[in-house]
Amino acid sequence: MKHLLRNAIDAALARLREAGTLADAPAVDYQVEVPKLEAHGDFSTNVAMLLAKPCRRPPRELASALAECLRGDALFAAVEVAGPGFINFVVDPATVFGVVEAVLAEGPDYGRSDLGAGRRVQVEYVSANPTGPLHIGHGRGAAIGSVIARLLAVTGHDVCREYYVNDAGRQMDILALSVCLRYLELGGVEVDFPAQAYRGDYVVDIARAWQARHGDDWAAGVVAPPSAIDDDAERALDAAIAHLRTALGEARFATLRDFAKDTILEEIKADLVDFGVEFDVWYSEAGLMAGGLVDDAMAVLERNGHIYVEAGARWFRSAALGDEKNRVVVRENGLKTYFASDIAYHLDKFQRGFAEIIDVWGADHHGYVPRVRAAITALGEDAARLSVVLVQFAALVRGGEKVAMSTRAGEFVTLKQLVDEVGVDAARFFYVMRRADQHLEFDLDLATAESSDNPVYYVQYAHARICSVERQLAERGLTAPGAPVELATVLDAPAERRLAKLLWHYPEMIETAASAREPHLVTQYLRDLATEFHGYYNGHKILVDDGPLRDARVRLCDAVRRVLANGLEVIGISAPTEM
RNA sequence: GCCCUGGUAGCUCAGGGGAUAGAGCAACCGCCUCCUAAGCGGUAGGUCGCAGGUUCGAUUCCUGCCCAGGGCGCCA
Repeated sequence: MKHLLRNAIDAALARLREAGTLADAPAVDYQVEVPKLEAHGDFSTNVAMLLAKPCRRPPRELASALAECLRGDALFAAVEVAGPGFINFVVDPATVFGVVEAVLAEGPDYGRSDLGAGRRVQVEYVSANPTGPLHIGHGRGAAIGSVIARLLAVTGHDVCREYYVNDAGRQMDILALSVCLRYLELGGVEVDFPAQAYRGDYVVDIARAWQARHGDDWAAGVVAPPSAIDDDAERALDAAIAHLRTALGEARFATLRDFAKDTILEEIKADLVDFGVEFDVWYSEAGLMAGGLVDDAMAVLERNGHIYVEAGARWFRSAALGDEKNRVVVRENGLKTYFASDIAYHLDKFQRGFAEIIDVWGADHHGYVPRVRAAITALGEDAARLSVVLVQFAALVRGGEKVAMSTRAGEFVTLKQLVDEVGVDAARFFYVMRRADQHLEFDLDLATAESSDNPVYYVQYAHARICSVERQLAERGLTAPGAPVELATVLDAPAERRLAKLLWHYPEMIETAASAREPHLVTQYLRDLATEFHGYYNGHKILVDDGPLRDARVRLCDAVRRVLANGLEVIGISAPTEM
């Protein structure tokens, strides 16, 4: 609709330029928007006010000239000049209600577009470390990443959904240590479990599974690490790991570690599937390193002159490319940092040929963005093709108080627990309801109780209500609409007009949400549409005796139902036919 | 200390150079003889953190300050 208006306005401007009325009018970036007040028409534009200065003429005078020119267009029922120089448009009813037929004809495709033109886009999200189950914080990234991917798919992008598995590094050793100690405990060995190791019950479960598979004698003769090896907790952890490595031998240690990692990863995958979140690629950091890609990436940086040695470590000169300071990529002890892996990972993303790369990260990683961009630039790639969506934490509230979370301490509410209690629909809607970069207060009491406060029911109920009306229509044998009704001739209620206008707005909303990566726009739109429908439903009987009016209203409602269903589909929520 | 985000109704949050700043919840008053009351209508609630600046116009952009959260590792 806005495109139609823009075309009309541009044409009017061109005519006035030719006619000499606006000979000196420059091109301006004017707005076409929906006014807050219904009295101001269906749409308005500020073009005249923007032209006033360069043309050195009063905005209202320019607006009048433009309005006069636009009145000839059949698109409009009225064109008025108002306020300081707004031009307000009332769109012709036949055009407004024409959207209903378009929605019904396109069905599930209404709102889809070829905006992406088949461009390959990668969305990487969740990417939680495989050291424990997904918790409620990961859930938000999962929901937001998933909806961004869906939005991109619906707008014609070729989307690749990817999970980066951090299955290398010290954290995996800590996991192995944790499981091993629990295993020894199960065998009756006295163990001093380090405070910094993973304390969650799931670690004991993994130890039990290992015991079931390998019996009690798998670690026969292995003594638990002595307690208080080191005053420093982190160093003590490393000492304990070293102790077990030696006692078990590297091969046995690695087997246990991989078992723990695989067990957790399988659980993560299952939880995500249950949450309606799927991935095309599970990308292993260990595989990345084993494949030599990290060495390759470092070599490229070296060749491009971005690496120097200081205090025995190798540094990437990121400060020269917009970062706060230079960063270590290879430590003094010869081990590569996590950042080195990530540089290689991003190089690989670019080499796989994605036109756009979207990283969905926790907001605590915001300081990480400049160094990754610096690395991409240093590798000779275009950092503008990377966009990072930062997802703020979901602060948990239970009983009016914030709940502290720590993976290592095992104090968290898992995503699985949440989904089991409130269901996929409510959880997804809740997560996506607010801007990603805004804090989200997740009230567990509210979310775990299926209360009517939960907005997802509100939207789903609108869909179910229309389905119910359509069922009754069939039961009464009224399904056959005679000749097609010209909707504009029978629909004249303001609410009907508002509904049709909202339907017009849907495709634009989807495109905006997709290109701005703002899933919350979809939930917001759906609430608006549901509100408008519920109001309409209460004020107007749909299955009236008047045949043509009934047919028209049913068609309008069916179009609303279609758009609700399409929108719910985008955020991965069911559209129930009855509730 | 430096760097990000944010500060909008009692609470949770949208919006964001334009005309009278919105929603949900909470409060109060109404609406089922009627297609699902998981619904609807109404009332009340605001110096858009503070102070300057830019502009025809600032809640929106800029600067400073105050407050809150986060980030500043040869961790991942």
